[in-house]
Order: sequence, then structure tokens, then C-alpha cells
Amino acid sequence: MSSTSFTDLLGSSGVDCYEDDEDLRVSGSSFGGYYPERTGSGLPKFKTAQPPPLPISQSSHNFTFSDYLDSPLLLSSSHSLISPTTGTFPLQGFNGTTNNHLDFPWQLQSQPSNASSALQETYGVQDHEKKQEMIPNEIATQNNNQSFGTERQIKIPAYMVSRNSNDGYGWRKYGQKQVKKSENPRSYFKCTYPDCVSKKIVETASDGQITEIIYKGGHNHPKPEFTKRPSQSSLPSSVNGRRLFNPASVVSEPHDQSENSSISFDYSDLEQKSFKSEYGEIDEEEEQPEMKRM
DNA sequence: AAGCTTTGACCTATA
DNA sequence: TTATAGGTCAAAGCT
Repeated sequence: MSSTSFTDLLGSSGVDCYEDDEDLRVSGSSFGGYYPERTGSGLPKFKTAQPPPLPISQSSHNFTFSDYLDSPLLLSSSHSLISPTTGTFPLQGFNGTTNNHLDFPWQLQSQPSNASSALQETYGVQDHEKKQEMIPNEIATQNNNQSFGTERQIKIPAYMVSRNSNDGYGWRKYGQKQVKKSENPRSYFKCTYPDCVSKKIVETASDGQITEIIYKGGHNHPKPEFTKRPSQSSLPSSVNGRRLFNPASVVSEPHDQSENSSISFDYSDLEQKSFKSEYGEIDEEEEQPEMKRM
């Protein structure tokens, strides 16, 4: 593809670890496992990491997530989405079910405001049009800021992450905390891969649904070989059967960069407005095959 | 026995 | 300087 797709940006070398079993996977290229350590403006740290730009066409005013999905941006070559830092997104349904993604029950139920608000705060975007407009800019900016560092923060909408917290990488929980800005407790995970500094923060609602996932830092290792049955360590808790993902809402956002020159895209918003939650269902379905494979 | 989760304490950044 | 919030550490227990 000539244009860089979101998945391409997100999933890539170090970051992308697709599970071979996964029906969907994305081949990334530019965004690699390493997130921009700093923006073009030289802003350091996670907060400044730029979100992966989503090349969405500006022309569609009635933009819906389906449009988004249909676009090469998300689907990429294999129609799959992968988590920015680690795994694959359970978007199998995206392609085939784009027609039904108008509303995500789970998303609305669980914490619609959380994800969206978070994004809005981060991006300061209030409506689709604005977002759409921003996207191109984001991309442009992103392209200009393709510095890949190990530090970056990306929020992944729950629907995208879904069971995959199961991104194929092994995560170990090292802490949990109730933060004020959110009613939901945050769980802190580290990549279990030796020397890998990648972390992720998962915000889980009281009902067990994941309301937000934030990835910090890229994996400094290519990716676990999933062709072989991932060892427990490499499997996310959800895969191990200990936990099941019920992504309530996923937010993929690159941080507060919005305040700066960076661009941000509010995925959650898209979800809320145009997505139908099939993921809960899909999740289960996907989960089963996985479990079977296991 | 190894690895993971839990959880309270501690550390650091920010207002 | 202090209070608060967010993030991390590490011991204990569990699988």
C-alpha cells in the first residue's frame, strides 16, 4: 500500500506479534514495535508519543466505523487489526460484519464515556468531522515523526484489543491501582519477555469488561513465535483461560499529544457512534477456537 | 518449582 | 513545601 495504514503503523516489526492461529493479523511496516519516543517537537515520554495516524479519507462526512474498517487503514492486507504494541485485534468480524457494527452494546453499556471522554480529552476532538480532518494531519505528522523509541503510549480501544490482550506477548501483572480519574481500577502489566520494557495498563470495569488499554513502550523483541503453541508465559492471561476479555471499549490513542502538534484520533468515538458490539460475541467465538487449539 | 496475581507500601511527578 | 495522584516494587500466596 502506498499509504500507511493504521495497522501498518501500529503493527510492525517489534510490535506486531500476530498469532499464527489468528485469523486476522496485520502486517506492519513503518510503525514497528517501537513507538515514537518523542514527537517532532521533541516532546519526551509516553504522553508525547504520537498516536498512530489513521489515514481516513476526509471525504466521508458520514463516516462510520465500517467505513473506517473498510478502508485499507485498518484492515490492511489481511483485514486484521493488531494491537499497536503487541497483538492482534479480534477484528475478524470487522470485515464480514462491518454492516452490523453500528452499535456496540458492550461499549455503550460499559463505559462509553470513559473511552470517549478519554479520547476527547486527549485529542480534544468533539466530532467525527474534526477527527476526520485531523487524521490526515496525524498521518502526516506521524510520518514525519517516525522515530521509534521504546517509549510511547497508546490507548487501544477495548474492542480492538478484545480478548487479545491476547496480543501474543506474555504479560505479567505487577500492580493494580484505583485511579481517581477513572472509577475503574487499573492493572499494570509488563511484558514477560526478557529485557522487554513494554508495558500496558488495562482499565477494567466492575463488570470485568475492559474499558481501556494503554500500551507503553514498544517491545524490543521481534515477537514471540506463535506458530508454535505459545507457552503460558507468552500467552496473555485471557488466553490462558484465567480471564476472558470483554472489551467494553477500546481506545486507541496516542496521548495527550493533541495539545501539541501531534494528532490524535478518537477511536472510541467511532466505536460508540458507529460500532455495534459484535465483539463480545466474536470474542467468545474466537475464544473458543483458540481454546480448542490450546 | 516456576511463574503469576494480589496488594499494601513506597517512589515520583505535579499542582 | 506539602498534598495528591499515578506508577512501581516486592513479599506473600496461589496455580
